[in-house]
Amino acid sequence: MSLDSFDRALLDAVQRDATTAQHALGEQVNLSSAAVNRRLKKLTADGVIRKTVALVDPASVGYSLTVITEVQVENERLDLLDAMKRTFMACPQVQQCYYVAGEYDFVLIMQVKHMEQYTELTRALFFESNNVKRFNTLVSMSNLKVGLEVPLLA
Amino acid sequence: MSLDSFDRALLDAVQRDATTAQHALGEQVNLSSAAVNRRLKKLTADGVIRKTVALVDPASVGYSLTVITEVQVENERLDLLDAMKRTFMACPQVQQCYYVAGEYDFVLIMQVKHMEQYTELTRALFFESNNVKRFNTLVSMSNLKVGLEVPLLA
DNA sequence: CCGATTTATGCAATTTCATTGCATAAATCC
DNA sequence: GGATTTATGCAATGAAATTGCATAAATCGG
Repeated sequence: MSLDSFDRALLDAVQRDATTAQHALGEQVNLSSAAVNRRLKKLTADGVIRKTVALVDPASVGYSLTVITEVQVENERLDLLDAMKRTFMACPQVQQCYYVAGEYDFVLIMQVKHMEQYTELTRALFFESNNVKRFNTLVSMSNLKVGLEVPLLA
Repeated sequence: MSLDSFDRALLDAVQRDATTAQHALGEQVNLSSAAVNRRLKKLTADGVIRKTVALVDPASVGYSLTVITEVQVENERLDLLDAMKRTFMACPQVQQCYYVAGEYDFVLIMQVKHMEQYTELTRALFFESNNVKRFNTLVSMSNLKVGLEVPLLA
């Protein structure tokens, strides 16, 4: 599963725009459309391309608030942590969830309709958990950069 | 630019998997492939679909460390803030950047190859800025959930 | 370093998919 | 409630993805 410069160039192209036709990608990287097709297929089969998705503008569908929440747990017992992970991951408003080292244990990136919905969710996710010592809420005033692109040229 | 339940169902489908053929989407939501095509085109033109991208697995391309950094600024002068925003946004390893209210001013989600690269970047992004009062680093031990999906059914 | 094997490539044919004209149905607007 | 706008399905068209095949490049073993 080693990637050459063709693969990297293709990955960089499709992670920016996956709608580009394969023959056009081929021109960019100097490959035939058949080669592009086979490489992309292999990259997908190998899991280098996790998935191809449409990015929906949250505000356009009523989700105009982004909140980042740091969560500190009470007890680090594995089964308790696992239960929390599952709860967080099952919540659709939790867009991203990181288990981190340091003072806090989890960082959540949440998409909510409005502050009221966030307040509700804190109840369900944090207060009703019996293992949250405290949490800290960072309200985003501006989502300056939002994406999942990985540096491939640098 | 109002969205009906067809639109929402389509958005939900393509934000999970944008490779699904339009006739297949049509079956899921009970529309012809032509209708699906026209709706998706309109959703894209209207900016509801921001873009369609391939999600690249960071670890597969050597980016195995995710770090979340909270940054507190020294001075909130607009021109200084703007300069910082530009610096952050221009850095490819800064995958996401949020301008937040509260104790800290920025939250960055960074993808780096290893801790050493992060250390380098802190120098360039924070120490060499003359407007960072302090920053706090949260190292991700596990990226439990990573995505940009917006709740559309809930 | 060279021949043998594996792997990747381009071309062209095929197939699948996206796209559009058109007539009809649904929804919206006086 | 009729007129206009808008969305739909069907079917034809066009474009794109996919695959067989022969060739070229790369890799491997001695």
